[in-house]
Amino acid sequence: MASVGLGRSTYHHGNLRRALVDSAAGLLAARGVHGVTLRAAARAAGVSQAAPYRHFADKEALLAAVAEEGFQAMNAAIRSAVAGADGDAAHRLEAVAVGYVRFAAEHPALYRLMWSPTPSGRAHPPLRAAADAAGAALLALIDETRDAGQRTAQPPVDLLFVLWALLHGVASLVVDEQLPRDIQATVPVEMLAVRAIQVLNEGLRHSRSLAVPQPGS
Amino acid sequence: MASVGLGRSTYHHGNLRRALVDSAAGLLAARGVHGVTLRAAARAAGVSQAAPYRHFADKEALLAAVAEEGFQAMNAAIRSAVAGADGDAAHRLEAVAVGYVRFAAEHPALYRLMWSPTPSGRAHPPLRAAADAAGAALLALIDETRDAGQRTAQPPVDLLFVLWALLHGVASLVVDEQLPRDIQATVPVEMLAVRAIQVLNEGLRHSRSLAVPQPGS
DNA sequence: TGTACATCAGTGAACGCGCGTTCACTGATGTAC
DNA sequence: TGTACATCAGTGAACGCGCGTTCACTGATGTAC
Repeated sequence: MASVGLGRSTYHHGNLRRALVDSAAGLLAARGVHGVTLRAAARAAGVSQAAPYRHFADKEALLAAVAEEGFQAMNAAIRSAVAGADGDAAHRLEAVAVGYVRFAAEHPALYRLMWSPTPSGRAHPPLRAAADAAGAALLALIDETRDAGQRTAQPPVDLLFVLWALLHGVASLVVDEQLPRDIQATVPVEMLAVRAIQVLNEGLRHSRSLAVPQPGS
Repeated sequence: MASVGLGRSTYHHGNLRRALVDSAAGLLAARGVHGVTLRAAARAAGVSQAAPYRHFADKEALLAAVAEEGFQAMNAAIRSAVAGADGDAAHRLEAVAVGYVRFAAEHPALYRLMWSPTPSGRAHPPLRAAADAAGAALLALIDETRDAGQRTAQPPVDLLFVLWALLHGVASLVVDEQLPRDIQATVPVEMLAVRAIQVLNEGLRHSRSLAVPQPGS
Protein backbone atom coordinates (compact mmCIF):
# COMPACT_ATOMS: atom_id res chain seq x y z
CA MET A 1 0.00 0.00 0.00
CA ALA A 2 1.21 3.48 -0.80
CA SER A 3 0.24 4.70 2.64
CA VAL A 4 2.53 2.29 4.42
CA GLY A 5 5.62 3.99 5.92
CA LEU A 6 8.86 4.16 4.00
CA GLY A 7 10.85 1.70 6.01
CA ARG A 8 8.20 -0.98 6.09
CA SER A 9 6.70 -3.44 3.65
CA THR A 10 4.02 -4.63 6.04
CA TYR A 11 1.20 -3.04 7.94
CA HIS A 12 2.75 -4.04 11.22
CA HIS A 13 6.01 -2.50 12.20
CA GLY A 14 7.46 -5.45 14.03
CA ASN A 15 9.47 -3.61 16.63
CA LEU A 16 7.88 -0.25 17.07
CA ARG A 17 8.59 0.14 20.74
CA ARG A 18 12.32 -0.25 20.13
CA ALA A 19 12.15 2.12 17.16
CA LEU A 20 10.30 4.77 19.17
CA VAL A 21 12.77 4.68 22.02
CA ASP A 22 15.62 5.02 19.53
CA SER A 23 13.90 7.89 17.73
CA ALA A 24 13.25 9.67 20.99
CA ALA A 25 16.85 9.20 22.10
CA GLY A 26 17.98 10.64 18.77
CA LEU A 27 15.70 13.64 19.10
CA LEU A 28 16.91 14.15 22.64
CA ALA A 29 20.55 14.17 21.60
CA ALA A 30 19.92 16.40 18.61
CA ARG A 31 17.46 18.94 20.00
CA GLY A 32 17.23 18.52 23.76
CA VAL A 33 14.20 17.51 25.80
CA HIS A 34 12.10 20.14 24.12
CA GLY A 35 12.61 18.39 20.81
CA VAL A 36 11.27 15.10 22.08
CA THR A 37 7.67 14.78 21.01
CA LEU A 38 5.40 11.80 20.55
CA ARG A 39 4.54 13.04 17.09
CA ALA A 40 8.16 13.60 16.11
CA ALA A 41 9.18 10.19 17.42
CA ALA A 42 6.35 8.58 15.45
CA ARG A 43 7.37 10.50 12.36
CA ALA A 44 10.99 9.41 12.74
CA ALA A 45 9.84 5.81 13.10
CA GLY A 46 7.75 6.13 9.95
CA VAL A 47 4.47 5.52 11.67
CA SER A 48 1.24 7.42 12.28
CA GLN A 49 1.04 9.79 15.20
CA ALA A 50 -1.43 7.63 17.07
CA ALA A 51 0.66 4.49 16.85
CA PRO A 52 2.87 5.18 19.88
CA TYR A 53 -0.15 4.83 22.12
CA ARG A 54 -0.07 1.09 21.48
CA HIS A 55 3.23 1.01 23.37
CA PHE A 56 3.30 3.96 25.73
CA ALA A 57 0.54 5.28 27.92
CA ASP A 58 1.65 8.85 27.34
CA LYS A 59 4.59 11.03 26.49
CA GLU A 60 6.17 10.75 29.90
CA ALA A 61 6.25 6.97 29.58
CA LEU A 62 8.35 7.29 26.44
CA LEU A 63 10.76 9.63 28.18
CA ALA A 64 10.93 7.22 31.09
CA ALA A 65 11.99 4.44 28.74
CA VAL A 66 14.71 6.63 27.28
CA ALA A 67 16.00 7.56 30.72
CA GLU A 68 15.88 3.95 31.83
CA GLU A 69 18.14 2.88 28.99
CA GLY A 70 20.36 5.82 29.81
CA PHE A 71 21.04 4.43 33.26
CA GLN A 72 21.83 1.03 31.81
CA ALA A 73 24.17 2.53 29.24
CA MET A 74 25.97 4.63 31.82
CA ASN A 75 26.38 1.64 34.04
CA ALA A 76 27.89 -0.34 31.18
CA ALA A 77 30.18 2.52 30.18
CA ILE A 78 31.58 2.83 33.69
CA ARG A 79 32.08 -0.90 34.05
CA SER A 80 33.97 -1.09 30.82
CA ALA A 81 36.12 1.89 31.81
CA VAL A 82 37.07 0.12 35.02
CA ALA A 83 37.72 -3.13 33.22
CA GLY A 84 40.36 -1.33 31.17
CA ALA A 85 42.26 -0.08 34.24
CA ASP A 86 45.11 -1.90 35.91
CA GLY A 87 44.79 -3.47 39.37
CA ASP A 88 45.96 -0.47 41.36
CA ALA A 89 43.13 0.72 43.59
CA ALA A 90 43.69 4.41 42.96
CA HIS A 91 43.79 3.93 39.21
CA ARG A 92 40.61 1.91 39.27
CA LEU A 93 38.85 4.59 41.24
CA GLU A 94 40.05 7.17 38.75
CA ALA A 95 38.72 5.02 35.95
CA VAL A 96 35.28 5.07 37.57
CA ALA A 97 35.42 8.83 37.76
CA VAL A 98 36.57 9.25 34.19
CA GLY A 99 33.97 6.80 32.90
CA TYR A 100 31.22 8.59 34.77
CA VAL A 101 32.11 12.11 33.72
CA ARG A 102 32.90 11.15 30.16
CA PHE A 103 29.51 9.50 29.75
CA ALA A 104 27.83 12.69 30.91
CA ALA A 105 29.96 14.84 28.63
CA GLU A 106 29.14 12.66 25.65
CA HIS A 107 25.40 12.55 26.31
CA PRO A 108 24.54 15.83 27.96
CA ALA A 109 20.82 15.95 27.20
CA LEU A 110 20.40 12.32 28.19
CA TYR A 111 22.31 12.84 31.42
CA ARG A 112 20.11 15.82 32.22
CA LEU A 113 16.96 13.83 31.51
CA MET A 114 18.13 11.00 33.74
CA TRP A 115 18.29 13.30 36.75
CA SER A 116 15.34 15.49 36.03
CA PRO A 117 12.15 15.18 38.06
CA THR A 118 10.17 14.37 34.90
CA PRO A 119 9.91 11.52 34.07
CA SER A 120 9.59 10.56 37.71
CA GLY A 121 10.85 7.26 39.02
CA ARG A 122 7.90 7.24 41.36
CA ALA A 123 5.50 6.95 38.44
CA HIS A 124 7.65 4.58 36.40
CA PRO A 125 8.93 1.59 38.36
CA PRO A 126 11.29 0.28 35.66
CA LEU A 127 12.99 3.66 35.55
CA ARG A 128 13.23 3.71 39.31
CA ALA A 129 14.70 0.22 39.25
CA ALA A 130 17.29 1.11 36.62
CA ALA A 131 18.32 4.22 38.52
CA ASP A 132 18.58 2.35 41.80
CA ALA A 133 20.56 -0.43 40.16
CA ALA A 134 22.96 2.04 38.58
CA GLY A 135 23.38 3.85 41.88
CA ALA A 136 24.00 0.66 43.81
CA ALA A 137 26.42 -0.61 41.18
CA LEU A 138 28.31 2.65 41.23
CA LEU A 139 28.61 2.68 44.99
CA ALA A 140 29.69 -0.97 45.01
CA LEU A 141 32.24 -0.23 42.31
CA ILE A 142 33.61 2.70 44.22
CA ASP A 143 33.91 0.61 47.33
CA GLU A 144 35.61 -2.23 45.44
CA THR A 145 38.16 0.05 43.93
CA ARG A 146 39.47 1.15 47.30
CA ASP A 147 42.43 -0.90 48.44
CA ALA A 148 42.24 -3.46 51.20
CA GLY A 149 43.94 -1.28 53.79
CA GLN A 150 41.36 1.43 53.35
CA ARG A 151 38.52 -0.97 53.38
CA THR A 152 39.20 -2.27 56.87
CA ALA A 153 37.43 0.79 58.10
CA GLN A 154 34.63 0.53 55.63
CA PRO A 155 33.15 3.90 54.86
CA PRO A 156 29.46 4.16 55.61
CA VAL A 157 27.00 4.89 52.91
CA ASP A 158 27.15 8.61 53.46
CA LEU A 159 30.86 8.79 52.68
CA LEU A 160 30.29 6.88 49.47
CA PHE A 161 27.57 9.38 48.88
CA VAL A 162 30.11 12.19 49.05
CA LEU A 163 32.07 10.55 46.27
CA TRP A 164 28.97 10.14 44.21
CA ALA A 165 27.98 13.75 44.80
CA LEU A 166 31.39 14.89 43.62
CA LEU A 167 31.12 12.92 40.40
CA HIS A 168 27.63 14.21 39.83
CA GLY A 169 28.80 17.75 40.48
CA VAL A 170 31.65 17.57 38.01
CA ALA A 171 29.42 15.93 35.44
CA SER A 172 26.69 18.52 35.90
CA LEU A 173 29.06 21.43 35.54
CA VAL A 174 30.43 19.93 32.37
CA VAL A 175 27.01 19.09 30.97
CA ASP A 176 25.56 22.49 31.69
CA GLU A 177 28.63 24.22 30.31
CA GLN A 178 29.06 26.19 33.48
CA LEU A 179 32.78 25.84 33.84
CA PRO A 180 34.74 29.06 34.10
CA ARG A 181 36.26 29.81 30.74
CA ASP A 182 39.85 29.43 31.85
CA ILE A 183 39.25 25.93 33.13
CA GLN A 184 37.18 24.84 30.20
CA ALA A 185 39.78 26.00 27.74
CA THR A 186 42.79 24.35 29.32
CA VAL A 187 41.67 21.27 31.25
CA PRO A 188 40.06 18.29 29.55
CA VAL A 189 37.04 16.78 31.19
CA GLU A 190 38.83 13.57 32.07
CA MET A 191 41.51 15.45 33.92
CA LEU A 192 38.99 17.31 36.01
CA ALA A 193 37.46 14.01 37.00
CA VAL A 194 40.80 12.53 37.97
CA ARG A 195 41.86 15.57 39.91
CA ALA A 196 38.59 15.64 41.80
CA ILE A 197 38.81 12.01 42.71
CA GLN A 198 42.41 12.31 43.85
CA VAL A 199 41.59 15.13 46.19
CA LEU A 200 38.58 13.37 47.56
CA ASN A 201 40.35 10.07 47.94
CA GLU A 202 42.97 11.75 50.09
CA GLY A 203 40.12 13.09 52.13
CA LEU A 204 38.58 9.68 52.59
CA ARG A 205 41.92 8.23 53.55
CA HIS A 206 42.24 10.71 56.38
CA SER A 207 38.61 10.72 57.41
CA ARG A 208 38.31 7.35 59.06
CA SER A 209 37.35 9.00 62.26
CA LEU A 210 34.22 10.21 60.52
CA ALA A 211 33.26 6.71 59.55
CA VAL A 212 31.03 4.62 61.69
CA PRO A 213 33.07 1.41 62.08
CA GLN A 214 31.29 -1.67 60.78
CA PRO A 215 31.85 -4.32 63.45
CA GLY A 216 33.16 -7.61 62.13
CA SER A 217 33.75 -6.57 58.55
CA MET B 1 -12.19 52.17 33.96
CA ALA B 2 -13.72 48.74 34.45
CA SER B 3 -11.18 47.13 32.15
CA VAL B 4 -8.23 48.22 34.21
CA GLY B 5 -6.61 45.36 36.19
CA LEU B 6 -7.65 44.68 39.76
CA GLY B 7 -4.56 45.90 41.51
CA ARG B 8 -4.30 49.15 39.67
CA SER B 9 -6.17 52.42 39.59
CA THR B 10 -4.25 53.82 36.68
CA TYR B 11 -3.69 52.78 33.11
CA HIS B 12 0.02 52.51 33.68
CA HIS B 13 1.25 49.84 36.01
CA GLY B 14 4.19 51.72 37.42
CA ASN B 15 6.54 48.81 38.04
CA LEU B 16 5.52 46.10 35.66
CA ARG B 17 8.96 44.69 35.04
CA ARG B 18 9.45 44.06 38.74
CA ALA B 19 5.96 42.57 39.02
CA LEU B 20 6.53 40.25 36.08
CA VAL B 21 9.80 38.92 37.44
CA ASP B 22 8.12 38.29 40.78
CA SER B 23 5.16 36.57 39.15
CA ALA B 24 7.45 34.41 37.09
CA ALA B 25 9.50 33.47 40.14
CA GLY B 26 6.30 32.54 41.94
CA LEU B 27 5.11 30.39 39.06
CA LEU B 28 8.51 28.76 38.91
CA ALA B 29 8.45 27.86 42.58
CA ALA B 30 4.87 26.65 42.48
CA ARG B 31 4.75 24.76 39.19
CA GLY B 32 8.27 24.36 37.85
CA VAL B 33 9.71 25.77 34.63
CA HIS B 34 6.84 24.36 32.67
CA GLY B 35 4.46 26.55 34.59
CA VAL B 36 6.29 29.73 33.69
CA THR B 37 4.51 31.38 30.80
CA LEU B 38 4.43 34.91 29.54
CA ARG B 39 0.66 34.82 29.60
CA ALA B 40 0.48 33.41 33.11
CA ALA B 41 2.98 35.96 34.38
CA ALA B 42 0.96 38.75 32.78
CA ARG B 43 -2.24 37.36 34.30
CA ALA B 44 -0.62 37.19 37.73
CA ALA B 45 0.51 40.78 37.38
CA GLY B 46 -3.01 41.84 36.40
CA VAL B 47 -2.05 43.02 32.97
CA SER B 48 -2.89 42.11 29.38
CA GLN B 49 -0.96 39.33 27.71
CA ALA B 50 0.79 41.65 25.33
CA ALA B 51 2.06 43.97 28.03
CA PRO B 52 5.19 41.96 28.94
CA TYR B 53 6.62 42.73 25.50
CA ARG B 54 7.18 46.31 26.62
CA HIS B 55 9.77 44.94 29.07
CA PHE B 56 11.05 41.65 27.70
CA ALA B 57 11.96 40.78 24.16
CA ASP B 58 10.63 37.27 24.56
CA LYS B 59 9.92 34.54 27.05
CA GLU B 60 13.54 33.56 27.46
CA ALA B 61 14.42 37.10 28.48
CA LEU B 62 11.95 36.87 31.36
CA LEU B 63 13.44 33.57 32.49
CA ALA B 64 16.89 35.10 32.24
CA ALA B 65 15.85 37.89 34.58
CA VAL B 66 14.52 35.35 37.08
CA ALA B 67 17.72 33.31 36.94
CA GLU B 68 19.81 36.45 37.27
CA GLU B 69 18.09 37.38 40.51
CA GLY B 70 18.50 33.79 41.62
CA PHE B 71 22.27 34.11 41.46
CA GLN B 72 22.16 37.33 43.40
CA ALA B 73 19.92 35.81 46.06
CA MET B 74 22.09 32.74 46.40
CA ASN B 75 25.15 34.89 46.75
CA ALA B 76 23.50 36.89 49.50
CA ALA B 77 22.28 33.78 51.29
CA ILE B 78 25.74 32.26 51.38
CA ARG B 79 27.33 35.48 52.55
CA SER B 80 24.89 35.81 55.38
CA ALA B 81 25.42 32.17 56.37
CA VAL B 82 29.15 32.79 56.60
CA ALA B 83 28.65 36.00 58.51
CA GLY B 84 26.89 34.00 61.19
CA ALA B 85 29.77 31.57 61.67
CA ASP B 86 32.57 32.01 64.16
CA GLY B 87 36.14 32.78 63.12
CA ASP B 88 37.35 29.20 62.89
CA ALA B 89 38.33 28.45 59.29
CA ALA B 90 36.76 25.00 59.18
CA HIS B 91 33.49 26.27 60.60
CA ARG B 92 33.38 29.08 58.11
CA LEU B 93 33.94 26.70 55.24
CA GLU B 94 31.15 24.51 56.56
CA ALA B 95 28.91 27.53 56.72
CA VAL B 96 29.54 28.19 53.04
CA ALA B 97 28.60 24.62 52.25
CA VAL B 98 25.47 24.68 54.36
CA GLY B 99 24.40 28.02 52.94
CA TYR B 100 24.89 26.79 49.41
CA VAL B 101 23.06 23.50 49.77
CA ARG B 102 20.28 24.96 51.84
CA PHE B 103 19.57 27.60 49.24
CA ALA B 104 19.26 24.91 46.60
CA ALA B 105 17.02 22.78 48.81
CA GLU B 106 14.75 25.73 49.51
CA HIS B 107 14.47 26.83 45.88
CA PRO B 108 14.77 23.67 43.83
CA ALA B 109 13.13 24.87 40.62
CA LEU B 110 15.04 28.14 40.72
CA TYR B 111 18.32 26.35 41.34
CA ARG B 112 17.60 24.10 38.37
CA LEU B 113 16.78 27.06 36.16
CA MET B 114 19.98 28.82 37.15
CA TRP B 115 22.08 25.96 35.81
CA SER B 116 20.02 24.99 32.84
CA PRO B 117 21.18 25.79 29.32
CA THR B 118 18.04 27.87 28.71
CA PRO B 119 18.07 30.76 29.37
CA SER B 120 21.64 30.92 28.13
CA GLY B 121 24.16 33.28 29.60
CA ARG B 122 25.57 33.67 26.12
CA ALA B 123 22.38 35.33 24.94
CA HIS B 124 21.77 37.36 28.10
CA PRO B 125 24.82 39.27 29.30
CA PRO B 126 23.33 40.38 32.65
CA LEU B 127 22.61 36.74 33.49
CA ARG B 128 26.10 35.78 32.48
CA ALA B 129 27.48 38.56 34.63
CA ALA B 130 25.44 37.55 37.66
CA ALA B 131 26.49 33.91 37.29
CA ASP B 132 30.13 34.84 36.90
CA ALA B 133 29.98 37.16 39.88
CA ALA B 134 28.37 34.52 42.04
CA GLY B 135 30.95 31.96 40.97
CA ALA B 136 33.83 34.28 41.62
CA ALA B 137 32.41 35.33 44.98
CA LEU B 138 31.92 31.73 45.98
CA LEU B 139 35.45 30.76 45.04
CA ALA B 140 36.84 33.79 46.85
CA LEU B 141 34.76 32.96 49.89
CA ILE B 142 35.96 29.38 49.89
CA ASP B 143 39.53 30.52 49.65
CA GLU B 144 39.09 33.08 52.44
CA THR B 145 37.63 30.53 54.78
CA ARG B 146 40.70 28.34 54.67
CA ASP B 147 43.11 29.09 57.47
CA ALA B 148 46.41 30.85 56.97
CA GLY B 149 48.50 27.72 57.23
CA GLN B 150 46.68 26.12 54.39
CA ARG B 151 46.69 29.22 52.33
CA THR B 152 50.46 29.44 52.13
CA ALA B 153 50.24 26.86 49.40
CA GLN B 154 47.35 28.51 47.66
CA PRO B 155 45.27 26.00 45.81
CA PRO B 156 44.99 26.71 42.11
CA VAL B 157 41.65 27.39 40.54
CA ASP B 158 41.10 23.78 39.65
CA LEU B 159 41.22 22.69 43.28
CA LEU B 160 38.70 25.33 44.20
CA PHE B 161 36.72 24.00 41.31
CA VAL B 162 36.64 20.59 42.98
CA LEU B 163 35.09 22.14 46.04
CA TRP B 164 32.53 23.92 43.95
CA ALA B 165 31.73 20.74 42.04
CA LEU B 166 31.15 18.93 45.29
CA LEU B 167 28.73 21.55 46.53
CA HIS B 168 26.94 21.56 43.21
CA GLY B 169 26.74 17.76 43.29
CA VAL B 170 25.23 17.62 46.75
CA ALA B 171 22.82 20.40 45.87
CA SER B 172 21.78 18.74 42.64
CA LEU B 173 21.13 15.41 44.27
CA VAL B 174 19.03 17.09 46.89
CA VAL B 175 17.16 19.24 44.40
CA ASP B 176 16.40 16.37 42.06
CA GLU B 177 15.38 14.14 44.93
CA GLN B 178 17.79 11.48 43.87
CA LEU B 179 19.15 10.58 47.26
CA PRO B 180 18.84 6.96 48.27
CA ARG B 181 15.90 6.60 50.57
CA ASP B 182 17.91 5.58 53.62
CA ILE B 183 20.03 8.69 53.43
CA GLN B 184 17.19 11.03 52.70
CA ALA B 185 15.19 9.73 55.63
CA THR B 186 17.91 9.96 58.23
CA VAL B 187 20.35 12.69 57.29
CA PRO B 188 19.32 16.32 57.02
CA VAL B 189 20.54 18.26 54.05
CA GLU B 190 22.78 20.46 56.13
CA MET B 191 24.56 17.48 57.60
CA LEU B 192 25.28 16.08 54.17
CA ALA B 193 26.82 19.36 53.19
CA VAL B 194 28.98 19.49 56.29
CA ARG B 195 30.10 15.90 55.95
CA ALA B 196 31.01 16.42 52.31
CA ILE B 197 33.01 19.50 53.05
CA GLN B 198 34.86 17.87 55.93
CA VAL B 199 35.96 14.98 53.79
CA LEU B 200 37.01 17.23 50.99
CA ASN B 201 38.80 19.64 53.24
CA GLU B 202 40.90 16.80 54.58
CA GLY B 203 41.65 15.95 51.00
CA LEU B 204 42.74 19.49 50.21
CA ARG B 205 44.92 19.57 53.30
CA HIS B 206 46.84 16.55 52.13
CA SER B 207 46.88 17.39 48.45
CA ARG B 208 49.39 20.22 48.42
CA SER B 209 51.55 18.19 46.14
CA LEU B 210 48.81 18.42 43.56
CA ALA B 211 48.73 22.17 43.75
CA VAL B 212 50.82 24.28 41.46
CA PRO B 213 52.64 26.56 43.91
CA GLN B 214 52.01 30.24 43.34
CA PRO B 215 55.45 31.85 43.57
CA GLY B 216 55.64 34.75 46.00
CA SER B 217 52.21 34.37 47.52
C1' DT C 1 -4.55 -28.73 6.12
C1' DG C 2 -8.21 -25.33 6.23
C1' DT C 3 -11.14 -22.10 8.23
C1' DA C 4 -13.54 -19.01 11.81
C1' DC C 5 -12.61 -15.75 14.82
C1' DA C 6 -10.50 -13.20 18.74
C1' DT C 7 -6.85 -10.27 19.40
C1' DC C 8 -3.42 -7.20 18.36
C1' DA C 9 -1.06 -3.16 16.11
C1' DG C 10 -1.59 -0.11 13.04
C1' DT C 11 -4.37 4.29 10.37
C1' DG C 12 -6.14 8.89 9.61
C1' DA C 13 -9.04 12.40 10.92
C1' DA C 14 -10.34 15.32 14.37
C1' DC C 15 -10.70 17.67 19.07
C1' DG C 16 -9.34 21.28 22.05
C1' DC C 17 -5.67 23.56 24.15
C1' DG C 18 -2.57 27.17 25.69
C1' DC C 19 1.02 29.17 23.95
C1' DG C 20 4.26 32.94 21.80
C1' DT C 21 3.94 36.67 19.22
C1' DT C 22 2.14 40.61 16.28
C1' DC C 23 -0.72 44.47 15.27
C1' DA C 24 -3.21 48.71 15.19
C1' DC C 25 -4.93 51.09 18.79
C1' DT C 26 -5.35 54.33 23.00
C1' DG C 27 -4.64 56.31 27.55
C1' DA C 28 -1.07 58.60 30.40
C1' DT C 29 3.09 61.16 31.03
C1' DG C 30 6.30 64.67 30.73
C1' DT C 31 8.80 68.18 28.30
C1' DA C 32 9.54 72.44 25.17
C1' DC C 33 8.02 76.65 24.51
C1' DT D 1 0.79 78.73 34.10
C1' DG D 2 -0.98 76.69 29.92
C1' DT D 3 -0.84 74.11 25.87
C1' DA D 4 0.96 71.15 21.85
C1' DC D 5 2.99 67.18 21.03
C1' DA D 6 6.36 63.33 21.15
C1' DT D 7 7.00 59.35 23.67
C1' DC D 8 5.97 55.69 26.46
C1' DA D 9 3.28 51.73 28.45
C1' DG D 10 -0.60 49.76 28.26
C1' DT D 11 -5.08 47.14 25.57
C1' DG D 12 -7.64 43.61 23.15
C1' DA D 13 -8.21 40.96 19.29
C1' DA D 14 -6.27 37.86 16.34
C1' DC D 15 -2.75 34.76 13.93
C1' DG D 16 -0.76 30.33 13.43
C1' DC D 17 1.38 26.63 15.58
C1' DG D 18 2.47 21.99 17.12
C1' DC D 19 1.14 19.41 20.51
C1' DG D 20 -1.17 15.42 23.36
C1' DT D 21 -4.77 12.65 23.05
C1' DT D 22 -9.11 10.20 21.47
C1' DC D 23 -11.94 7.76 18.30
C1' DA D 24 -13.91 4.59 15.10
C1' DC D 25 -11.77 2.11 11.83
C1' DT D 26 -8.99 -1.70 9.35
C1' DG D 27 -5.21 -4.78 8.13
C1' DA D 28 -2.41 -8.62 9.98
C1' DT D 29 -1.55 -12.39 13.05
C1' DG D 30 -2.08 -16.54 15.34
C1' DT D 31 -4.79 -20.04 17.63
C1' DA D 32 -8.74 -23.49 18.37
C1' DC D 33 -10.99 -26.86 16.26
